Amino acid sequence: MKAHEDLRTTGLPAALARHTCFLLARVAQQANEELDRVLEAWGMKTRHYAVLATLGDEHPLSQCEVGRRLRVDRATMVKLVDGLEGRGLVDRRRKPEDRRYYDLKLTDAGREVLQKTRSTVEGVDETILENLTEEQRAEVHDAFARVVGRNSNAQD
Amino acid sequence: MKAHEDLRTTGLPAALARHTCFLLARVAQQANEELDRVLEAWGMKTRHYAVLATLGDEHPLSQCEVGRRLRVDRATMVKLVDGLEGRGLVDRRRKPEDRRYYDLKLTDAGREVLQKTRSTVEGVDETILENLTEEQRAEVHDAFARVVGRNSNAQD
DNA sequence: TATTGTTATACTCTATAACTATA
DNA sequence: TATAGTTATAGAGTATAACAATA
Repeated sequence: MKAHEDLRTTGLPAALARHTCFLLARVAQQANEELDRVLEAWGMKTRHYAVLATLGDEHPLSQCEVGRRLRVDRATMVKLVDGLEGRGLVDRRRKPEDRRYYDLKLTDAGREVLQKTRSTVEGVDETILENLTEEQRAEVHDAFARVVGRNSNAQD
Repeated sequence: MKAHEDLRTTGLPAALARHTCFLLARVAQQANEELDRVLEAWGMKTRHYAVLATLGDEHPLSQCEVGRRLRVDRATMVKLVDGLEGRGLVDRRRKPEDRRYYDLKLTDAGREVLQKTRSTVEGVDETILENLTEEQRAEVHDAFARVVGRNSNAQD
């Protein structure tokens, strides 16, 4: 019996559950674990999905650019994209006008995987929000989006 | 200029911000960083505070017991408590009836640090919730508490 | 000079397993 | 035997710095 199994069956102490930040951290942790679990069937982890989704939004993006949006540094991005390219999900070629950069794009396979996994990820979202009404969900989502946005000044 | 600084100035891609789980993860990450920052003045990190708060709730607790509540394994707990004991914040002595266990308690200093840092942590909570009304805050808090509770079956 | 991408390295956190002491 | 705590070790994940290629 692994210690790890024991750990995930325990609730948060009341003194911490009172703090929104700790409660939130625990929810996020649980969601991330569930995400890793459902993405395992696709040979991916949470952060691989994040890259695919980012590229699904904005088409040719450099490795650094994706890293900045995802708060992942350059060195880490190399191996991350290595994995996605190796599975044929991302097309990685030099930008013709400036050969220092890559033009990262989703391949057809990458776009397909993104579409198919998206609904699974939405299922994880659903487990987080299941106790809220549609209106409340929108309010929460909006409030958190503003918190994230407040710490962003790269919107120009 | 450190790469790290660049990373924290960037917003989440829209495709990810649409997913509650990714939005939540980013908010939790920002909150955790801010927490580490404010606790640095006390020579602590987020997880030290978590231990103090747990002991503040329930008085004599074994190391393993704290670890289970916090999802931290035994080996990691050793060094965590080493640090808190070294700073005189936690009293660590063997349980008389069963000397395998510790009876971990807050010292007076530990209780004082907990009280003084609690308001700082509540300040971090406030930044997360600032866009919500009192009623909405309660709803969100309750909804997330239920998500965390759902994954707990160690309540007996 | 400045930036992307790469590599190698180090550091942090955590997981695992073997040990001891107690029961 | 079973569990708490300890230690040592190994494994992720990530940060740092040096480097090459390009501008």
